[in-house]
Amino acid sequence: MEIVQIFKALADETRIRMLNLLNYGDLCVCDIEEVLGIQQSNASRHLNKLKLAGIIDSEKKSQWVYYRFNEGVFLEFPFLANIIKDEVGKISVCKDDISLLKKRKASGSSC
Amino acid sequence: MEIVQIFKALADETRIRMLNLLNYGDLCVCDIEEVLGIQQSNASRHLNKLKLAGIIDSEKKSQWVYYRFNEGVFLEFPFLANIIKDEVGKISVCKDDISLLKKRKASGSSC
DNA sequence: ATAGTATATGATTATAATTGCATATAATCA
DNA sequence: TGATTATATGCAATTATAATCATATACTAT
Repeated sequence: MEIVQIFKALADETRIRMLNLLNYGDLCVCDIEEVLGIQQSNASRHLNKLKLAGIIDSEKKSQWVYYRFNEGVFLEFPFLANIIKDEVGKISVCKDDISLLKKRKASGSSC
Repeated sequence: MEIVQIFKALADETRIRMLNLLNYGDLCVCDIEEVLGIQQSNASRHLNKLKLAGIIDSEKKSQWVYYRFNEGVFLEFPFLANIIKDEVGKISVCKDDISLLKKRKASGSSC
């Protein structure tokens, strides 16, 4: 059941926060790891889990790997767009994460 | 994060099949366990997990316990109604489960 | 070539979820 | 009361998931 893999991917606070950040735009691993305050290897593994579930995609550009939503999965499972674009942003940690990300982007310390 | 508890509850094939069955109507544990072909203790525990996540509710009527959706959670998280009422029914095992349940209900062997 | 940065992955440990079996509780019925 | 049925739960074994630390790979820049 493909849908179960999607729910497994969503069933983790760190990964929900990652999806929330990606609403802001494509991000590389180091931006995500810094904003969430987690270890690099952890960030990489969580992102991989989201990718295996088909929710996100990645593209390598020089030394960075940029992650973004896989728009195809939103066509197949429209409820996902609803969750990620609408629900997740209501969570208070997620709002804080976006503020942090904006600060980081503004300060030029982002990739 | 309440929403993570909901996704954890959804992140299991047996529980998805249970939610699918409940679209048919309120059900007691033994109907569910028979249709899904799982052990009684397993059925009870999975149902409890769905209940703890706030997705379903239960009511005891004489020796049976009937499970049903908690409509309140659909108001709080509308995407859940979408998943349970629309998505889950498309899965082939779930279709088969409904057929089995109908047969069982028709044959009078149900509670 | 060398050093530095970004990312991924192997190995290990820690933690959590699931299952099976036995038993407990509660209601019913003879 | 005693037997039966429906459900829940304690405990042990198993399996799955997550975290940590060290290291490997790939790219950049000097």
